[in-house]
Amino acid sequence: MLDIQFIREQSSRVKDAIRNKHAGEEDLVDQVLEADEANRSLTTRMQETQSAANQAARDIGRLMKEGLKDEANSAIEESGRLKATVKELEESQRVAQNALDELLLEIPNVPHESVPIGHSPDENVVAFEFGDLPTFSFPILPHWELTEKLGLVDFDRGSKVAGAGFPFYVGWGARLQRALINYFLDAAGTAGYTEIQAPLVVNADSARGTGQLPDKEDLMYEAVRDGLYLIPTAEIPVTNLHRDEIFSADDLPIRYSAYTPCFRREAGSYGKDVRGLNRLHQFDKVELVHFVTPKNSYDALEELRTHVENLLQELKLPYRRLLMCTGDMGFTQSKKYDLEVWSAGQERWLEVSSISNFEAFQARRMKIRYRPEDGSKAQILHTINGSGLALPRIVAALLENNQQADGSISVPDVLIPYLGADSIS
RNA sequence: GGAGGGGUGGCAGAGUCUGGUUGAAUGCACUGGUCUUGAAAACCAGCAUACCUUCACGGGUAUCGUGGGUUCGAAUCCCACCCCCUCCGCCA
Repeated sequence: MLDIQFIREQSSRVKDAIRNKHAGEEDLVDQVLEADEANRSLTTRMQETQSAANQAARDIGRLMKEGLKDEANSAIEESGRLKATVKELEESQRVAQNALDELLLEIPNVPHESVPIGHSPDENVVAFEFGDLPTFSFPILPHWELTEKLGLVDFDRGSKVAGAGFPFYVGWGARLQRALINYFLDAAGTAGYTEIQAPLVVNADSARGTGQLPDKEDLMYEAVRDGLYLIPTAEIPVTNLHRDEIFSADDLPIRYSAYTPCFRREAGSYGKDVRGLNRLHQFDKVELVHFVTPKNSYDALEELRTHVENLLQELKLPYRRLLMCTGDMGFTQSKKYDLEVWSAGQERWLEVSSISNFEAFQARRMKIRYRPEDGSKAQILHTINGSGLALPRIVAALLENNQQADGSISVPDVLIPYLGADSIS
C-alpha cells in the first residue's frame, strides 16, 4: 500500500508506475484522489457533529450536578438529535473509507528509478553471469531421469499418496535436501541472520499484510474450516512477525533466516515447466528477510543479493542475475532481482531466487515502524526479502550439471561435509 | 474437551461493584532542565497512536483485546468473538 499523502502529492509518478507495471488503469489514481477527497470531507463533518454531541453530553452532566433540571432535559433532547446525525455520518464515512481502502489496495508500488522500463520478460536486464556452462563428452540426462535411475525422488508414489507435485525424496535424495537446508541456514547464520522456525499456516490478516491477499488468493492452499492458509513462502510469517510493532533505530537492521516447506497451488501451469522438480506444490526453501531503515534499504538489497550469489558460487552452479523490468516485477516490489541457474540437462535457466525491496509497501500495511530518534514520530520502515535458496531447482541443476559418465553425481566441495559423501551413485 | 480467572499507556499497576470534565491515578523507565568539578541522588517539566482541520499557534475526533448493543453520556453495564493464565481430562 502506498502512502495516501504520496499519491496526493505525486500522482503523476503513481500513474507512471501503473502504466509501466501494466497494473491496471491510470485512471485509478484519479478515483483514489476523489475517494480521498470525499472521505476527508465526510470525516470532518462527522467529527464536528461528534464534537457537538460530546459537548452536549458534558453539559448534561454539569447541569444535573447543578440541579438545573429543565436545562438538562432540553440538552438531552438536543443531544439525542445530534446522536442520530452522528450515526448517519458514521455510516457514510465508513462506506467512504472502505471505498478508499479498496482502491488503495489496487495501486501498485512505485518502481525505483534504477529499474528498466519494459513490457515483457524479454526486457529484463541480464546484469551478471557467473561460471562457464558445463560441457560433456557423453549423452546427458535431465534430472527426472537421473532421480529415477538413482532412486532419489519418487514422483509416482507422491502422486498416489498426495497428488502430482508432492514427491517423496528417498535415501540420498532426502539426505541431499537436508544437507542443502543445513548449508543454507549455516551460511545465513555466519552472515549474521537470526534463524527462525515459523508457523506453516497463517491467518488472513497476515496474508493481507504481505500482499498475498486479496489478489493472489489462488496461489494458496486454504484450511477453510479454520480460516488458515498454508504458507506459499516463509516471507509471510516472518515478515508478519513484527506486524504492529515500533522499533527504535538501534534495533535495526533485523535480519532473519527461516527454513520452511512452501505450499503453492500453482493453478494453470503445464508442460515442461512442471516436469520433474521444476515446479512443485510443496517444496523447501530458506527465506531471508530484512527489516531496515529507509535510507539503508537499497544497500541491504545488494547485501542480501551478494549473500545469495555467494551460495550459488560456492555450489559452483553457473547462474545469471536478472534485473527485472517494470513489466515483469510484480505489484508489491520497488526493485527485484531474479537469480537463475543453468540446467544442463534441460538447457535452460531455472529461477532459484527472487530478491526484492518492497520499500514501505508491505510495512505500511502491517504498520511496522521505527523511531529515527528517541521521542520522534514513528515512521514506516522498509522490508526486503529473498530466497536463499529454494531447493528443488538447485537439486535439479546440481544433478544435471554434475552428472558423470558412469551415471554418478559428483558433489560440490561445500556440500560434502553436510552430505557425508563426495558422490551419489 | 470440562471448570474457573483475566486482557487498561514502553513496563508494572489503580479505576470496573456504585456509568458523568478519566486519554485515564501512582510507580518505574525514558527525554529536557536545575543543582554538581563530573556522576549519582534530589527537585522541576515533558513523555501513547492514528486521523481531520489550520500558513502557523492551536483546535477537534477515535482508540482501555476485537466487534456490536444499552444510554444524553461507557474503560466501567449487556451480547458475541479472539487471546492469555490456573486446575482437570486427553495427547506427540
